[in-house]
Amino acid sequence: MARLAGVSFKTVSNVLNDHPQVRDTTRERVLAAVNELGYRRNLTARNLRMGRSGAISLAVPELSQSFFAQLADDVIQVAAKKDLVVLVEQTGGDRERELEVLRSPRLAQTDGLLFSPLGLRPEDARPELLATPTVVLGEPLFAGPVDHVTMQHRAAARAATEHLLGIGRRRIVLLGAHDGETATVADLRHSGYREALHDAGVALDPALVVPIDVWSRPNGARAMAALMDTGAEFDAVFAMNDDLALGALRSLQERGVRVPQDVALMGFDDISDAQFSFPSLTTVEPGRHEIARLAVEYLVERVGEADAGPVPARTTAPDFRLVVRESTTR
Amino acid sequence: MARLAGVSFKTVSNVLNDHPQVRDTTRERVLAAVNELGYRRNLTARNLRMGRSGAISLAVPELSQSFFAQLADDVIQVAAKKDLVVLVEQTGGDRERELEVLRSPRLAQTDGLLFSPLGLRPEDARPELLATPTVVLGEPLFAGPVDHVTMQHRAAARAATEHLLGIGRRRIVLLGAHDGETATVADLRHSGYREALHDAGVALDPALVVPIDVWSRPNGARAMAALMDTGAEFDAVFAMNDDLALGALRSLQERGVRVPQDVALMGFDDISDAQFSFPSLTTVEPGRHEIARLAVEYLVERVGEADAGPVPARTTAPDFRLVVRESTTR
DNA sequence: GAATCGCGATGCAACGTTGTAAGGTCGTGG
DNA sequence: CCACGACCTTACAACGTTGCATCGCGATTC
Repeated sequence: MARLAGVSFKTVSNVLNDHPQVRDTTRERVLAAVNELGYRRNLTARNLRMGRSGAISLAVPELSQSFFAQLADDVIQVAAKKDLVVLVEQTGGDRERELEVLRSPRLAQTDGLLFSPLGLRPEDARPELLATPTVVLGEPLFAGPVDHVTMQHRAAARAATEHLLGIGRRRIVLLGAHDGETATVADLRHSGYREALHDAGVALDPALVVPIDVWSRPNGARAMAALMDTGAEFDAVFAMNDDLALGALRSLQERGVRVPQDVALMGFDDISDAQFSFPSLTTVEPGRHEIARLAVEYLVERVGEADAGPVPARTTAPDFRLVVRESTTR
Repeated sequence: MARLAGVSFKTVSNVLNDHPQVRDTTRERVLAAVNELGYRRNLTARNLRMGRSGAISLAVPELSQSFFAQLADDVIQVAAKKDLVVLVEQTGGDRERELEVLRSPRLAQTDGLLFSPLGLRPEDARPELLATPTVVLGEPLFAGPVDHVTMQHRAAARAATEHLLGIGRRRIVLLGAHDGETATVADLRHSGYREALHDAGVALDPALVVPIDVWSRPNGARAMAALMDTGAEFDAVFAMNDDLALGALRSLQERGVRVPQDVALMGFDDISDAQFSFPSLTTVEPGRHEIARLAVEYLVERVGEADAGPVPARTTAPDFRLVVRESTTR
């Protein structure tokens, strides 16, 4: 401790916290001593005293999926602007591990949680699990006193399907359905697809609705190949996310199917790779930046709740945007 | 505090830390009370007392770059196995922000730093910046008492170039050179390229060495397009990383250049996208898993240094592996 | 010249935990 | 019946910081 400045350690604390009650000469003397000794105050002790850590947790399925990597990128940047630091956990989209994250005492180390669950079911939303301020991303899960920053899943999927219908396609494959789910991302996007077909008076062919559990590139490629093996006829593919779409693109090209001439292709998420595939991928930009911004903002408010009084639970879904590229034109 | 179990809070602490000196009946009573009240011990106070936080920092340029996202994925998984949690910072590859990360008092909040610098120069490796245990990833920077887990940049680039020479290509573009650097990633990979050409008796054409500052997909696409505009003749491209390669692939395809028939293409890093481009991308797998594993291991040892005595500075570069795919065969 | 004022610095207590050492209780053996 | 030891449990101090209350001292005022 720098009492070579000839002051008490409390005065050092005062200087470092910019308390006004410090004479300028003293301040300088202290700062000099601090520099000399390379003194750094102990943040852990500070956190203990203050009851805040200045860190938030972000729990995502996995960073290897571009969408979550880019979401994490956004979140970290927004948080940095608010002088928050981000602790990243990976759940693998597995229900057990998602519950474990919620239960984990490590959560207590941070001020709040940005949570992007995949496997969790509504009945898991037990309030005692939410001891920490939490904002849920993407999934419209939980009913309790939790903020949600989600996407316009249904409306966007509907717009996507309408776009394919609008360029004259009628036999549109849906890639990535999840059977037997309600009000999940997969279910909502599926509804949007169904609605668009219905409104256009196009019959829904169940053979074109392809269930895929995990929305990864290899799974997209496999499912697309398998569908072609069945001899199914189709002139467009709407994939539940870009990874599926890019996997499917690969399988289509392997078999000499021309995109978009023979089959138009459309994804969801607007990951950066979508710009550089050949053909580039038409997709839905779900408002990722805005989601990250709002999520951090909500969480900060909720963390401050103890001081500022209760905050009502909010649910927001930013505007999406259809990004039309080569895979549905040209 | 759960003294409805009728014991002192210290006994609760003993129970939670699995101290043997607790009667079974007491243990049960305490655990029951803990469950009842949903008591969670305060990790911040624990950290303060123990002098460890159980968290490490990972500083990378940006998660939007697939390689770093996948590295972060690996690091988080390895760390989780050791009950460590990972705080992710982004520097943008910017020297100023990299220095800031090193100086940041937030670092003190974690036990150590895994650092993947891009902009830092050797002269920045001032020891006073390394107050925290640090392991450097990728870049062979720093001379001081710091562990390095890097890549066999030169040998791998050489092997890559030899592979292209081996399939009969002679006019090989190098995408991503950095002028005027020494002993950086770019410089080392460049050397490997030069050596392979030299050993094969192939003259190096400076017109085929394309400098690109930031190794991103758009930059790869742009540079490739620009090179073709000059009318340069070439039959292969070795890109310094997969992002550049995939950007270049897009530009090649836009102009109807056939890969690999007209131009063979090769990247570096083996990001997962490389498997699903069409044609799939031949690349170098630099031992990413092993890098993550070793880095965390080294850091843990160095964090424990205070207890276990000094650890010498180590530098390791795991084995790489050439992954031959369609972009250089078929 | 004495009382008051106010700025600047300091001391104390507390945040919630853990290691150490001391304390308490029970059973056993002399 | 007492003493001793084994086994549990508890009290105390400390980790390094910050908020609150206090204190000292020079300046201002009557």
